[in-house]
Amino acid sequence: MLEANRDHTFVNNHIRASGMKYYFNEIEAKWQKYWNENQTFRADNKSSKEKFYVLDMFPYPSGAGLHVGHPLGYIASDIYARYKRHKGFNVLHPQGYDSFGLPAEQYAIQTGQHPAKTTRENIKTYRRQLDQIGFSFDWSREVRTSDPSYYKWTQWIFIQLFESYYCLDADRARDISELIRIFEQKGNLKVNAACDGDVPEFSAEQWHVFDEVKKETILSQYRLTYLSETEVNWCPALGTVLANDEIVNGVSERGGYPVVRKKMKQWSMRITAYAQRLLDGLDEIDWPQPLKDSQTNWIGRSEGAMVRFQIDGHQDNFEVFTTRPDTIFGVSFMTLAPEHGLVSKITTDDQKEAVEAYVLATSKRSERDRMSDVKTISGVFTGAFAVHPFTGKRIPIWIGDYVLASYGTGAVMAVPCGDQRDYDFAKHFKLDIPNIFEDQDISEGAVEDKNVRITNSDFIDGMNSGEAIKRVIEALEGKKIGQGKVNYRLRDAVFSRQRYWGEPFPVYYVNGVPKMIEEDCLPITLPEVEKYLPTEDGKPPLGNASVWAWNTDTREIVSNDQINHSSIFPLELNTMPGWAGSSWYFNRYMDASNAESFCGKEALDYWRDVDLYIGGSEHATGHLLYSRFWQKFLFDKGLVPVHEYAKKLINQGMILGTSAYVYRIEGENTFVSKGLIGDQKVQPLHVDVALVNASNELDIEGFRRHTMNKDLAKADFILEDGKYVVGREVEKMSKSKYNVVNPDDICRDYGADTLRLYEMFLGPLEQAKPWNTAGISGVHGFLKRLWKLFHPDNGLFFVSDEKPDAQELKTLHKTIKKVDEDIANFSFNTSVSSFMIAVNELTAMKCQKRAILEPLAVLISPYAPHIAEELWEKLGNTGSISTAEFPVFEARYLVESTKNYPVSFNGKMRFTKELSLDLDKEAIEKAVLEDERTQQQLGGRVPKKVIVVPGKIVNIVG
RNA sequence: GCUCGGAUGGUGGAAUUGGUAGACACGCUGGACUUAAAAUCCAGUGGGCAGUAAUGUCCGUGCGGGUUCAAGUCCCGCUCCGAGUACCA
Repeated sequence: MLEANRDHTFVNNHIRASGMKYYFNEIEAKWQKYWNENQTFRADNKSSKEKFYVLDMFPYPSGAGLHVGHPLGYIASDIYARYKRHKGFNVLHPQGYDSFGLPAEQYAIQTGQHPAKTTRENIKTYRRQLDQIGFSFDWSREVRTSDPSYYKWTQWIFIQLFESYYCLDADRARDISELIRIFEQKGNLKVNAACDGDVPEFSAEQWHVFDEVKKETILSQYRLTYLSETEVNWCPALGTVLANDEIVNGVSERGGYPVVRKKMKQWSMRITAYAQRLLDGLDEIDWPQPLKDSQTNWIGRSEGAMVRFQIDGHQDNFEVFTTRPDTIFGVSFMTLAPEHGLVSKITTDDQKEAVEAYVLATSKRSERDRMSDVKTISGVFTGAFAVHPFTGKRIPIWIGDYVLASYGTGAVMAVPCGDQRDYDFAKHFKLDIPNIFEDQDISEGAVEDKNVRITNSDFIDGMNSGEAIKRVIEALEGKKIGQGKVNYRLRDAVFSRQRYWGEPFPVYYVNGVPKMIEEDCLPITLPEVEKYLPTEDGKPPLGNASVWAWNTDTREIVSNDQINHSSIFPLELNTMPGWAGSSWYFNRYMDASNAESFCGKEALDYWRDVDLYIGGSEHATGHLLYSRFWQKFLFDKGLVPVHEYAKKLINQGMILGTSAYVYRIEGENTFVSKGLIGDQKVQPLHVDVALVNASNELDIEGFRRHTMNKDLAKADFILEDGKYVVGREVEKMSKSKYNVVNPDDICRDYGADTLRLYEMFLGPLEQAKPWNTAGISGVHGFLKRLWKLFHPDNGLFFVSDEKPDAQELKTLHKTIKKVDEDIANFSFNTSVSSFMIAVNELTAMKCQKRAILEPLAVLISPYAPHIAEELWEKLGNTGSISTAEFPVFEARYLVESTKNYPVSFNGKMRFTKELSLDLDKEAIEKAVLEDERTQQQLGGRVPKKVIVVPGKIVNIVG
């Protein structure tokens, strides 16, 4: 039984004299202390060594602490960092905390405790847990996103974004003052910049007479961060904005309160300006293909054309985006999103009632609802008609909720013969479905295949799709009613949160116009509040702060009651989202304590970028896209030297938990052992995996003691063979599933080196894999055998200075080769195997030679650093093993003179034959054919053919 | 629906460019040591058939085809599982 095992190990390790046994608790504590006191892993910003930057995605310090799934990536990156130090690099391997976030705030709402306090406590726990695993972090560079000395620079970057616009001619961000100068001289008619879709055109003269508010409104349509009216899911009862996935069936997931769509003034980031560069940059970085694919999909580039349609009998026109301008002669109706600005304007009196009812109905449905319900076809005719730009035909304009206001122009030209959605809509409302494809049957559905000739289409008849697209775009441009256009699915990112525990904006409002606080006044620190909930009138939590106004004379935060709107103004009440602080932290590590800038130029020029970044794939379209965006912006401003910050990225797979289930008979307070369930109706319940042993037997007494539910504590148990057997299921490791394994327990019972090795041994880094504590004895036993190799004689340390023989050298060097290759391929699981093989072989050889064992210790040191340090010291070295030179592989020790050839007959291996590698094909064939076993296999048959691959295999056919 | 992964013993997983399938471990079985246990060590362990045995032989990498002297690996067609994404015009 596992429990008994554990206790024994524990006792043995504490009563035996040190030096005899592998006494891991003591060794690990000793070296962790040593590393800390000697600042062993402190990286220097000035070094003659080549730099290497190994980064982990920093954790959010949750109250639950770490489970064994969390450190997986950290262990891998730590092995890599330590390996690089052995290889002579100056390694930057920092760690910090993404410490703003919702859970701390929720906790504060429930308990009244300040999030700063709980966050500090959680960080302390994290730090203790991380320290005991023996990571080689340079803690002098620690960052915390919730620390004012850090978020000062998050605020500063926000200001830089505000003061910038994106110039499409230069294809980079520029200072907003340059744009103002252009406006003053020429207006905006010639300006080619990323901006909102509805910017009015104006001349220099007009610009000069605009008032301040008007000017700022226009500028905000160009700024890289800007205030805009954004539709949000507002929950009045919770007083907060909900994300799409927090809404279930139109009501809030939490509490089930109604949710309405509401427009709110929010900060947005103009990430769309960088869409193409974010796409192009993917070619330059070594990131996993699936991750690149999901960013590519998320950005969603599509090529097509904008086409303007005139409305019959109106001055107005509207634009549609289409990827198939070649099908323009197949248009038989238009569809606008119900939210489209023209809808109310063009609807005829006859249709008014129906249209308004439909618009209202769709506004009540959440976006999630609309998206999930794809099958129901709905829409209403507006009564208005558009004019076909080439045929002049009248085309009915409909509205339908299958058209989304947020994509393209919120309007489509419907080509039912070429698009299945248009086809379905046309069928449902009995609209025309003209066929413009040569020899294609459209009675069953649309033809979306592009390899079809166009017909019934005037000047593009008989052309293929590609040719026709070109000609149509030319024609549109000739008539000035459209042009080729690249469209992106990517939306600007909302940057406001109605929360307390986030970065405050360095913004105050003058007559509703946002103003930036001067940079030398930063940071604007979070105010104290009584309550962390929204205010009663629906303002964000910062609305509860009484000292939250900006005095522009004294340049300090003052009490709200002093607001006079002439020199003292209200401050922004929103805070920044979680991804603000994580979008640039990798730069801060380079120069973490710089008080003068977000990161010093010298440090940036030395470290430049991350050489290896390890973290989860769940950040593919969040953090990893936003941070690339900010990096490109900082690059444009000349603030960082590279426009992609991470050269290589690895996604570690999830470690899954093995949940345990007990089965309660329905309607009774009785649990039945798994094997006895039979046909009975049972309700499976999670039990804590700590109460189950390796043979799946439940500790019933423990269960009674630990359960929160009094009824369950009194439950009866139906046993099989005197035991209660639980069911097992592999699931995500989480507290709610009671399948969490705590690394603290593993470190206490087996040691950090065992934990590190075992996490790597579980399987390929990038793959999801189930945790099973029972298997840990394998790697633990390995470390004991390694220890024993150095302590052969009744536990006493001993190495000899004898010359190693060929066998021993061969074992050592094949291990060096394997480990070098494995680390290069991030195949850490297989190096652990090769260590085991090496120790097994050297033990069998009774090898006690320093010339073998000393390099072996260095080899293992990245994986199991504590035991390696201890052995290194016992070998008589002073100082840490961490910068010892990594053993160099020498091929000459692996040169073989013979090969044990597998001999196959018709592809089936029958026997092996040892032959000299000097033999050529003919000689090998001769030797094999002469072997009596060959004759036996052939049984008198004559081989048709003999395949000989020298050094590999012999295959006899016939 | 689309995109991307994956499927190998009882279990986790090995297997460079096609070349001895199951390395290394866990578990299990048997043995040594021990009063006993733990720890440690030794041996065996994909399945079937034949044989007292050494051994021989057939089948085996999700399923069905194919290429090849040789396929876990390459090609074509499926099944199942996982992840992401979702009316994108």
